[in-house]
Amino acid sequence: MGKGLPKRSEDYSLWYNELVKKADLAENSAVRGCMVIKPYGFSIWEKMQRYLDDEFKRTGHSNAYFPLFIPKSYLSKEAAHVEGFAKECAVVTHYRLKNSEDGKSVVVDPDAKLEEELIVRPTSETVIWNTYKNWIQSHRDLPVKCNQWANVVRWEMRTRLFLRTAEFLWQEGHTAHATKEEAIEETKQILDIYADFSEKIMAVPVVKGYKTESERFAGADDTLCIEALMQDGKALQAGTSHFLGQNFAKAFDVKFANKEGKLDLVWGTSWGVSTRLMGSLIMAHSDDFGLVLPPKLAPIQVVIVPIYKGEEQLNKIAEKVESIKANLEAKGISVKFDDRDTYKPGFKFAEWELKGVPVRLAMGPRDLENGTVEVARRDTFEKQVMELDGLEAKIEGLLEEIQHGIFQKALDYRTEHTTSVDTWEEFQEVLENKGGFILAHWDGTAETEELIKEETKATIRCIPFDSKEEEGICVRTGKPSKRRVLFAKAY
RNA sequence: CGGGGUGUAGCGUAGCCCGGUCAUCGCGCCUCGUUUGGGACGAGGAGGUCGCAGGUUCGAAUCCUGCCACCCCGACCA
Repeated sequence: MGKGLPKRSEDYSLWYNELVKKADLAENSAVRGCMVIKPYGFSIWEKMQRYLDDEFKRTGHSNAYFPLFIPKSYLSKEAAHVEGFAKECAVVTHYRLKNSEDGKSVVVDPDAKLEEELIVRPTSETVIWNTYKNWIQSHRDLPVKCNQWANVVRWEMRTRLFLRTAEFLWQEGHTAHATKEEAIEETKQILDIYADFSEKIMAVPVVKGYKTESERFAGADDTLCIEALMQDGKALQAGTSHFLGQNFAKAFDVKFANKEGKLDLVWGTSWGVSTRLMGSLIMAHSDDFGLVLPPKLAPIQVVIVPIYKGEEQLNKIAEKVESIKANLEAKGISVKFDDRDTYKPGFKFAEWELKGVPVRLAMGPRDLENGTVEVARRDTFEKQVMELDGLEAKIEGLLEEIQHGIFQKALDYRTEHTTSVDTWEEFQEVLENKGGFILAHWDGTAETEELIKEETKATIRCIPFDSKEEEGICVRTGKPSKRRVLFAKAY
């Protein structure tokens, strides 16, 4: 067992890369920094999309689609925004190619230079607020609550499958409101949707909190986030929800007539999660044998492997399996009967484990005789022989148990790897040897934050919502502090 | 963009120092047969401009020069 995957404990990065490839999730594309998401990996992403999309609809949002290209002048309308994204933008300068002089290759036609360059969107606030300007005149037009599923491009120096790619898929929500309170409420509501999705569907526990000023989204007054802890002790930002204040309304002159007939600037929010969620899903649960999927996101929840000699025996098993499959499917469980004749059972077991299928049923001549089936769970490798009678209900229960079990395991890991420290020595020691989240006092200044980052590579992941007020002194400078913040090394 | 490293079949690699039966091995792939309760075995087979371009030489995967690509470590970031 475990053939073909490096040990997680020996080289986490290598393990992650190999796992992503071997579990058929994604691979590097020939295009620099970009990723090919393979059909199996994409089917997991599609399930994520479906859950989230339903939640956005439930809370009154509509899907729309805005252009891929942003005129350069739009981007520069909000000062902080352009500052934050300028360094990682792909730019379109020409609109035509032509054959080269020698006819051997194709070159950019210098005569086809664009008057104004187009930026491939790194995020869509600017095009969307430029559009909202036309949509919003009166308080009766508000709120506007749109979401789009799209790809964006951020020209990152170094990339990693799912975690950081030059192009990625995401959803970005953009809302406009009449009041500050309503916009803040929206920001929080979305963060709750993200957090619930992460914990209940992905089985990845998260810490909700505020970003510090220096970690905030470029153009936001406040950034809320969810932070997850990976099995190597590093943190991963899994989702963000921004309160934009009136910054984009100001930049794009989006005003509305309020109930008193006076013109007011609109309040905005934006929020997003990306294919990075796939990365957190993989890193939070998987082991040396491959992917471990929570049943709620597994494209295949139950795989059935026949064990047989000869066609006759296979037919007998197939007959039994057909009714098991039908009964499970009637309960909404997705089932795959792996009757490929070209691989042996042992190979199939290993392959489905690598792909993270939560439950495996194996049926052979012994079971045929006894009216039983062997049930194996992916998360704990526990095996038991079950009667076929009432199997569906037991499998259904088992899937729930697995969903809960892997969340609990991840939660226990996080609890164990969340350390409160009060001295600088302790801070460094924990960071170096144990990793994980560190709760420590901080004097609230960007300078200290930066200093700690330079010295240790740890950043403030967030100021947790549930961090209670408590007198203390900054772990680095000894200056007074009112609450602990969450530190970690991050992806 | 700085510092380091690597380019040999779909993947992983040996050979490079010391130029000449040297294109190696494993996985994978194809065919046939036997197998099938934890990644089967045997036999046979296909697959290569040795990253690209020059140079040195009777002769270059091997030596020299230039270029390109990728990986790792920094800076940047969801």
